Amino acid sequence: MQFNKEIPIYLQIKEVIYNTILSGTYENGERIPSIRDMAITLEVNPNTVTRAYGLLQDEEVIENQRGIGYFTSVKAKEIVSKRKREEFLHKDVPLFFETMEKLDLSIDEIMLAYQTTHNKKDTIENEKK
Amino acid sequence: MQFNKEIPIYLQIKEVIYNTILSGTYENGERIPSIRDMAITLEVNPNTVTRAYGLLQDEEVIENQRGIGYFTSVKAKEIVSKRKREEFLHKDVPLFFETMEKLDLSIDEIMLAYQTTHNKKDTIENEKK
Amino acid sequence: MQFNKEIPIYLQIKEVIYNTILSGTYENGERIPSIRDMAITLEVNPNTVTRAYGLLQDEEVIENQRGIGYFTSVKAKEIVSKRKREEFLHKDVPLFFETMEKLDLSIDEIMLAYQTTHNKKDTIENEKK
Amino acid sequence: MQFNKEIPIYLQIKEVIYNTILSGTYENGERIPSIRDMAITLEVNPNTVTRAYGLLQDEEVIENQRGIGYFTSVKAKEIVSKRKREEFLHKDVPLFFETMEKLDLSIDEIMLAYQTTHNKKDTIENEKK
DNA sequence: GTGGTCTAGACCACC
DNA sequence: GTGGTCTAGACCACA
Repeated sequence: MQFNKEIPIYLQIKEVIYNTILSGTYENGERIPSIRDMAITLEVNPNTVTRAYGLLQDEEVIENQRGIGYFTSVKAKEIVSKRKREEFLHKDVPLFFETMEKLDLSIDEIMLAYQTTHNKKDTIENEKK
Repeated sequence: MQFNKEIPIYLQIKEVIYNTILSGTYENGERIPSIRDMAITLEVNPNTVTRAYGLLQDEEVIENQRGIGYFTSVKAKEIVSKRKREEFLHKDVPLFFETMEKLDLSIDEIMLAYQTTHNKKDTIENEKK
Repeated sequence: MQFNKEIPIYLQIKEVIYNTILSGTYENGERIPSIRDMAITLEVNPNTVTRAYGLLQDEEVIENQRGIGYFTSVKAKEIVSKRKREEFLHKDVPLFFETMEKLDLSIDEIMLAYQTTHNKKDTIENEKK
Repeated sequence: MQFNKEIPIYLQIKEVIYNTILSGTYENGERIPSIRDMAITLEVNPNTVTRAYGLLQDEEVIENQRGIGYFTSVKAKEIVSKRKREEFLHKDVPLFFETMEKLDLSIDEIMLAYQTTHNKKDTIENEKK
């Protein structure tokens, strides 16, 4: 897997795991790949995975069972979802509207720009088929 | 001034200047504080201001007149505005909608959360008066 | 059974057995559960129980009778009690007073805090009845 | 400096810093040695110091100023003191009394044992003089 | 100068 | 097999 050079790899690994949990690929309480396996899959150093797993453990999204491996916690999906929503609603959303106002943009202009971009993407995807 | 520890200070200084230009505090062609003064005001190392000014100069938002000082360019406001709008519409907006979808949030929920936060702020500001 | 993630499970198993001996649940010379049974009861790997039993055997707290099973030794309770007391008096007690001094706490403050916590617990237990 | 092999070095470094703060050697808001300097002083790898500093930063005992170094926070001493006291009073103290009870020891016996050990130490120290 | 990140490789305890 | 810790050494961004 290739990573964005601007953001620390261990944070990007966290995001990857968040997404696999949110999408239901890892169910609550399920075992996740060992540090070594994950390191091989992602083509990074095991230390880097260790760091990501450590943070996720601090957030109680995953848990370690000594000598066995890491498991998603029983409330993993709920924790991730809640945390992400809060961050989005309380940080990203206000920032979004502030920027909108500062740049003197109306919702209509934004929707228009978005749909243009979005449709372009759809067109590309359709062309692939 | 208080800076966010997560983001390089020179980038935060750039943002500050962008905002003073967008808000009209610095008009086009107006002289801005010298590197030294700015450094004292912001309580940062002059090198850090130099870096920020250098980038702004590359973007043609400010100009240097040797021996006199730095001035906003004649099109400063337009350049900043255009750059910011493009970044917002092509990067932030799509990301915003993607996140919205991933977290399974509707526009209504977002507007509601935003208005709640927003009103709370207004209340606090009114109380101060 | 729930184990503390921070401490090796085999050491925690040792503690459990120490306590059952001290409390008189296992009398001196009594048979204790087989490794297999204990592993099932505690929901751990049999190897882990083997390790705990091995250490207890080294300390002469339990004995193995080939083909029959494990038994507490004739002096089990005395050995455990002596070992625990020594460890407590020579290690825990001095550490306790050192910490007390370092944190500038008086005996009175400690007794007060303890009784508050203790009484709270009693209340909860009484409420259950 | 030499470390206890049983406990991770980075945790022992944390303790060292706690103690220097509690004793007033590092005042609140004071700069502490850079990661590299501390690593040289303690004769450990810089990564190990980084880990300790990172944890202390999470606990808001120290703060980083980009490109300058680490500083104790304005409330460092209070935070450390409070945290330590709480841990001691709510965890160590109850455990202490529980063990006391379990081992059927009286306060008198403990005080006696403690004073014996303590006096022995004093004697040794006096002999050195 | 400062810290932050990452790799490589080693050793150890635990299950 | 698993994770946890540590070292050595490198590179980079920042002030």
